[in-house]
Amino acid sequence: TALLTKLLQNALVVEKQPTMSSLTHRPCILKLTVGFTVTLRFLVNLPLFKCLLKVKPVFDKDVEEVKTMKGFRQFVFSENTSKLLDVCTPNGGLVAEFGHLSIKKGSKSRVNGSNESPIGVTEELHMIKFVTTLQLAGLECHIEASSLPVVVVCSTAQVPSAWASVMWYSLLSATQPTSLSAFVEPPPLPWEQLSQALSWQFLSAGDRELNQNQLDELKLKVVDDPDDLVHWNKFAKSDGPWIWINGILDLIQKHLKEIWRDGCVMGFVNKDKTRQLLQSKQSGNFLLRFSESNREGAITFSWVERSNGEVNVYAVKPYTKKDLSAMSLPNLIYHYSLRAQQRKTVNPLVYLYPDIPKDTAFGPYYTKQEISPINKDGYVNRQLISVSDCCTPPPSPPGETQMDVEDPLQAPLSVPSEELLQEWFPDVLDTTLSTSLPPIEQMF
Amino acid sequence: TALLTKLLQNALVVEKQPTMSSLTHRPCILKLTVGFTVTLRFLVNLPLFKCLLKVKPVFDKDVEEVKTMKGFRQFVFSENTSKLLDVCTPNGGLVAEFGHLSIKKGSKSRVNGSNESPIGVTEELHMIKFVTTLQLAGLECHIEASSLPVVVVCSTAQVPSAWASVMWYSLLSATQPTSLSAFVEPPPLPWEQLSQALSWQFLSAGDRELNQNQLDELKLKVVDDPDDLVHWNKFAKSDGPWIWINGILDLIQKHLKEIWRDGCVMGFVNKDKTRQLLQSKQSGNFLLRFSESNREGAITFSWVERSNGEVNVYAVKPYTKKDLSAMSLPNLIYHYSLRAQQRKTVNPLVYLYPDIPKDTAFGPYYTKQEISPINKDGYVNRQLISVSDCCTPPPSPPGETQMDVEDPLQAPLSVPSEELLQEWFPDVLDTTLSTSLPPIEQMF
DNA sequence: ACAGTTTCCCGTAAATGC
DNA sequence: TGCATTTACGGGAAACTG
Repeated sequence: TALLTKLLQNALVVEKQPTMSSLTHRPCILKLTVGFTVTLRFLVNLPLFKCLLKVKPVFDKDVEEVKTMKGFRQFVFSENTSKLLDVCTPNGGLVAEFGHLSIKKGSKSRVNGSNESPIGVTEELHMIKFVTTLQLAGLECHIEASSLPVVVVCSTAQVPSAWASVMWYSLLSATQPTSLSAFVEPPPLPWEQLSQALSWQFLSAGDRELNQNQLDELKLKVVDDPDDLVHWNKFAKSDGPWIWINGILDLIQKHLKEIWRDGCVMGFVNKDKTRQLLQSKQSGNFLLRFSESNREGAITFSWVERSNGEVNVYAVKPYTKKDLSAMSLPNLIYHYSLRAQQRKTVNPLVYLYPDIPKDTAFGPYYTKQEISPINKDGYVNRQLISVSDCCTPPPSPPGETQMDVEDPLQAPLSVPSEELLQEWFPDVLDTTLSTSLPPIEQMF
Repeated sequence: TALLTKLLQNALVVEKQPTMSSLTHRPCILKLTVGFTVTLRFLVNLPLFKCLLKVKPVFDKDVEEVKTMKGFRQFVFSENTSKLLDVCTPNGGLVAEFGHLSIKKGSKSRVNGSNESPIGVTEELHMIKFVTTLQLAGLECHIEASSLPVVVVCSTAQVPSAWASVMWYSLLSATQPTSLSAFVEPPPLPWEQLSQALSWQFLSAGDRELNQNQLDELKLKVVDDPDDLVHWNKFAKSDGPWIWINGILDLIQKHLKEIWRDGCVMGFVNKDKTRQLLQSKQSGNFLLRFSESNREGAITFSWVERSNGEVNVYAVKPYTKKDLSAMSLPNLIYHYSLRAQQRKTVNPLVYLYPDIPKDTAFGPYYTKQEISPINKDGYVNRQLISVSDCCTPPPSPPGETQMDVEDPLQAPLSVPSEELLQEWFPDVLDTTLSTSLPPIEQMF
């Protein structure tokens, strides 16, 4: 029966832990007072146990840090109704679903009074345990199951940082024993390992991982160490790359899901490489890249213009979440206009790099808008378009509107290697070569 | 001393009752669990009383309806700390400020169980009383002060309805005794009286009342009674005009404050009158009017175009709050473009009716944007503009894009009277005649 | 099924604490 | 004073409840 006891002790597992709104609160991040759900599965599937076990969730049970770490916050489950319990069979397994769980600040709130904590609140790792006692044949057996570590936040503004902690912890624990105090002295991670996880983030946010070129580019922003190690404080702190990456993930999830998924967004390309790539192509080639400076996530397009021997590469002021909530990027590209003299306009975006007609690449995403100039109510239809003023042709008129701005994209040119060109965007190329695309819809 | 007692009984008044966020929760509307502040003033300003009186707020004290009206909801102040008290002198008067008040559902929540109430929750009128006892020379004197009726809501979506109730009640009580059960059988209001109140709403939301033309137009939407009486149910229910008016008030407050204040928005003009007005003017005249169909508040511009003998009046699809949050209406007017063949564009908006050059009227509100085509970061600047496709010149090409849509604005023409023209917009006319306006800023 | 009503909760802004 | 953390609450949407 000692064996049985042991078996039973490992029989209860936390199946999953989606928060109620799993899109924004990614799993393992709990917001104070906001409801979440946990499902438990009892691995020993004997009908015998049905409705026999009372399971109780306990927050931070036996967690050392709660008692010893200065400033460690304390939480408890909100409702004593948290004694929801019993094991029943919906279909097949013995499971218990804890709905409407939520936590609040504990009575003491913080260990040892004030918060002279060695770590930030989003680095504090907590844990939920589910306990039950099985009485069987005069034998009393205590069974516990614990969740992966969770981070508790009080505002959605803390979610990005919290998410970094969860990710870092899980990577650490894959290769070494890692405690809930991991962030008191957080070990570094090899880029090889971190980059994998970052790529998964893009898979999760936008259904597509990062390709090798994107990873290489990202590495330049993240790795600052001869041994390719990434240090937590450099990575996740307010001026580190994570906040920037997270902004881009957000942008993808909310506004670029389709075109990211289908590989239309090169995204991580620096200005030099952008120029290299575009300069080798005919006028009108453009590509999409994320802003390198904007911390909240922004995307721009760069395009090349050739006229009488001159080659210029431009980039529009990046579009943020707010901009894109007024119009989608494909529509925006479709309608983008440069305005020259006499209010004559032209769209400089012709080919998605490399040489893919833009309507071939973006046609599937254009939003069908009202087609007729006047709609049924008698109102004149309208659409938003993004417009820039021409600066090159004609040669700048005198005056302050055409100052000696230093445009990084207009620095000295160089010829890109053919290999470099082939490396980029193989799949978009594939699309062009192998697929016959649906006809482009007439927009107006 | 009986006189003194009487005097003291009337000595306590509720000074004002701003909610903590008075912009959205207009006074007299309380949202459950959301904090608000009430200031009490003690009219008998004797230093004698300083810090001698304990004042206690009580919700719905002595309100009959709480006991008798089926479905009437019950509320209590959230914190027992609501015994905040004392009278002190900040400067001059004896006042007590109750900060951080908030209410929650009472224990019984609803009178007589279920909610078979004869009135909607936003028609339920409640009241806050402040009570204190003064012991003076062996004499015990009970003093009370009560607020104006308040409506309790649980969601901001109920605020517009609640506001209608508050307004209606206050108008009713100006001319007749009105109880908290007023909405069980709400008396009608004379248009004369209601219109006054509506005009004040516009004053409050946008610093400018309605003029006679606007009131006349509004009357057509609101009054449906030979005696010019307005009936509550027709006015305030979901398909009544109040919701529509409230949407417009919201639009003004959030997006049109300046131009409404300065009289640039004619606003309430029907399509026929719009056509009459514009047809008498030169090509390029336009005016701003609110959508008559959109319930959430929307604004459009109508303009006149003359070409070879033909006169056409058009109106763009109305702009909603969401549209205007992407760009302001003055900027939108400045940049609005009709796109003809060859991507050549023209702005059909030239004169704000009557014949005021648009930059004279709207120049002060244009947002100065980045002027140079390329800004300091090297990015090409851009702006959003609203664009429509030309439909008149040239004569419609064959095909479905130019169907026989029935445009109410293109119905048979008639000549407007000169008087009609003079009536409208006297102040804008004045402006043109009497003021030398600031120079128009160059936008790009 | 449905409408009136309430709850939920993100995301931003403001307040608070140290 | 500045930064880290928490609270407040509008607004949209889902959930409730008879």
